[in-house]
Amino acid sequence: VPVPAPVPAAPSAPLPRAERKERTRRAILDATLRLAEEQTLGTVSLRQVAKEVGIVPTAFYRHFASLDDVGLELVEEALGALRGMLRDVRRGAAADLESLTQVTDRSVDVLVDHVSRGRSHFLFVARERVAGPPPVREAIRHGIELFERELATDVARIPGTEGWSTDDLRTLSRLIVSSMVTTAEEMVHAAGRPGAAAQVEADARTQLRMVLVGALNWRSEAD
Amino acid sequence: VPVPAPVPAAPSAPLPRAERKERTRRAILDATLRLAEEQTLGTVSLRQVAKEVGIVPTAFYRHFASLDDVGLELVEEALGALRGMLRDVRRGAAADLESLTQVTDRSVDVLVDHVSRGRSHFLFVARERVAGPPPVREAIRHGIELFERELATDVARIPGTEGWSTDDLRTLSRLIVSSMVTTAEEMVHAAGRPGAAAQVEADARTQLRMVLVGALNWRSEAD
DNA sequence: TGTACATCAGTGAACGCGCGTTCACTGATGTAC
DNA sequence: TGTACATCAGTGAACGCGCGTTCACTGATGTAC
Repeated sequence: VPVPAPVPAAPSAPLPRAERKERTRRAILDATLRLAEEQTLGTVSLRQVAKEVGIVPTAFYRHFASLDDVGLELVEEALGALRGMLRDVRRGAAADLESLTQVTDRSVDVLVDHVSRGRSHFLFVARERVAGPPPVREAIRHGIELFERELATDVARIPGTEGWSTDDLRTLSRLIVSSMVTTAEEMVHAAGRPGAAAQVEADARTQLRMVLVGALNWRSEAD
Repeated sequence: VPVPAPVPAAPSAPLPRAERKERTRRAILDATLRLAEEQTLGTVSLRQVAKEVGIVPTAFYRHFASLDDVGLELVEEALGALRGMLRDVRRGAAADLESLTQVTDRSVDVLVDHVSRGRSHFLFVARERVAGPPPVREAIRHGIELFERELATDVARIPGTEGWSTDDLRTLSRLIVSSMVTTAEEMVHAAGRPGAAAQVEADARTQLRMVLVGALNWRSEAD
């Protein structure tokens, strides 16, 4: 009596073609991100990526036209993480009665969480923002600008900002974003050294509180 | 009657050897800085630099052991500019009676002046700070940390900060530095477009004032 | 001042290497009948 | 279900190029006597 055909112990399972292709594509994105941790995208070579993925260099072209295109997709992914961060900060922020300390603490918690979970993506954005190929750089600048804009609309809901000009709202959100971008860089830099990471986090909390104290006392000063 | 020997119309004047060497060295630094405006130091090649200077690639080694060494020297120059900036801000700052507006305005004026006059050096620092070869990156981080430290001692002289902890002083100066670094980047980016530059400048003034309003109201909040 | 020698910034040929990209190909997977 | 053909992810050889670095050299400038 013949037994039913055993599941083949294939080294790579017989997945549908589309899925296998998607896996290679994903592997290219991951390998590029990994290599860009120690170098810049500009110094990562197509051949290095192919080697890391385990394909022949020419197979790369089945998935992307150039490494710049890989970079642009990584920017999209990273900006998605940024959007998720903003969403998480907003969540529950409707309760206006919360204290300043609670608002800033929750914001920093969200930042810490996102940065630690998407470490390499944040590192990628921080670096390529100033050093990347022009199209990549431009995409990141645009994404951060959107982020500032959305943050400005959130800030406008803080009690006490009712009479603020649009310019002042934008300026405050730019100040917050520049502080957070610097903090994110330092967190990535401090990754693995718990003491340093804790200090960066504590510093971020204080900075954000200082900025918001400034904001709450702003109009009265300027009037 | 023989005329006195005419000054030779030499294409390159007969300077002493040491001086000619110094000129070539300077030309290498300048060429590297120029090339690093459009790329990263990591993607600038020794041969590109040699071509730009007008020497054969191998002559480079008469002056530097590697492009990294050129980068380290450029960092030294740029950090010197930073120190000069801090000195200029301090100059006359002893007059404690000045208003907040005057202090921040003078600080931003000094920043604008230094960034516009040392544009390529600031761009270099901004970029290589996150993207440069590790030794270059480390040198820049160290320089900025010194800058924060010195700024903290200046901040400690502002009336109203008498009771501040060392940590709070450092945090405030880090906040100011991160805002100024971002501003410097944006100024370099806005160079050539007078409208954009003016807006970055106005934004920087407001940011600094907001931060200082926060600082002046800080202890009373935190106590 | 004149001569003989030392120094050394810049030269030019040569090397081996990793690069991006082309091209014709292979062979497993997918599809039409 | 079985067969014949199409698709297409990955292959492997080959190309020309710019790279960093070596080496022996040249010839003007500098120095000792």
